[in-house]
Amino acid sequence: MNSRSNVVPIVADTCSSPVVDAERVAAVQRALPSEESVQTLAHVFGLLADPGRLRLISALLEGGEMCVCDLSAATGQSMSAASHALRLLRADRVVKVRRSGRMAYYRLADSHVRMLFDLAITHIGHDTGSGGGD
Amino acid sequence: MNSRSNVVPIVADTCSSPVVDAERVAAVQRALPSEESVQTLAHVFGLLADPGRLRLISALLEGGEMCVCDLSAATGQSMSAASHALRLLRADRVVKVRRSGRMAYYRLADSHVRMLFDLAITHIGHDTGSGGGD
DNA sequence: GCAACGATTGAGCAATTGTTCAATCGTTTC
DNA sequence: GAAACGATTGAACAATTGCTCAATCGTTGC
Repeated sequence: MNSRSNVVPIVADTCSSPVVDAERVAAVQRALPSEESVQTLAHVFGLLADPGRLRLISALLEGGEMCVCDLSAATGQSMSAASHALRLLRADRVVKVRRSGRMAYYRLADSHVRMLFDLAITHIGHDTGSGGGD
Repeated sequence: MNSRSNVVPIVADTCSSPVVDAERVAAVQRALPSEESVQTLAHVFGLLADPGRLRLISALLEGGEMCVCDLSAATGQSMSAASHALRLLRADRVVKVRRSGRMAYYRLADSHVRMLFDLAITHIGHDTGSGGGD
């Protein structure tokens, strides 16, 4: 079982033997989310992967509903940057907008973001713990 | 950075009136997480913002403990790509590694990632236009 | 010791992302 | 109607990111 000239697997740089535990690999592959789900998940997490957007979300968690001008002031970014960021968040239904005259009032769309936010804080909160798990 | 102007206010493009609701802006600013926390949070979410790493995590959620070779096969990426990705996840304690001979067995470090994963799936699960507000 | 193997790493490149600048839109006020 | 204002948008640039390729490390088997 050491001849590498036999079969070329999916990727070019795998080890010579395709897998160590073929059954588990197959089982895991079946259990993986669909490609579309993975893409969407990555996209959602990517929205939260920016300090500016994170501050906007945190501000809305605290402030409830705020206009772009106040949000930009509270989060320390230009109105243009805030508007760009809010546009991305709005496209994925993380925030909702209510227009009144020439103002635009933003607020969080659902509570999932709050839980994600809190859960992630819990994760990084374990940072000071000793890592000697096993 | 840009050295085009010498006097730089907090932001360059704010609206003429600094804020609409100064009290709320100040309150929100006080409630914002620290700069360090925001940076760390963004970094953690950034780890989950990549399909390849998401598949690795999903595989470990299902497979429990797997070697790099099997992980690369199960997630459809090269061993090099998987190793690079696992390195990032390891640096932030998302996964742990156990070495045995020339093999490296990876597993999830804690359960926060599982909850983040599940919560995000719940979020995108609401994607199919439930009757949103206004 | 030498070769094979699983795994890691660094350099380089392609693709993506975030910010700024400037122009523009819709609304309000005069 | 024109100007001011809050907000949005697009283009361009800088910075970051993820992957591939190639070299290398540590371990195992001969």
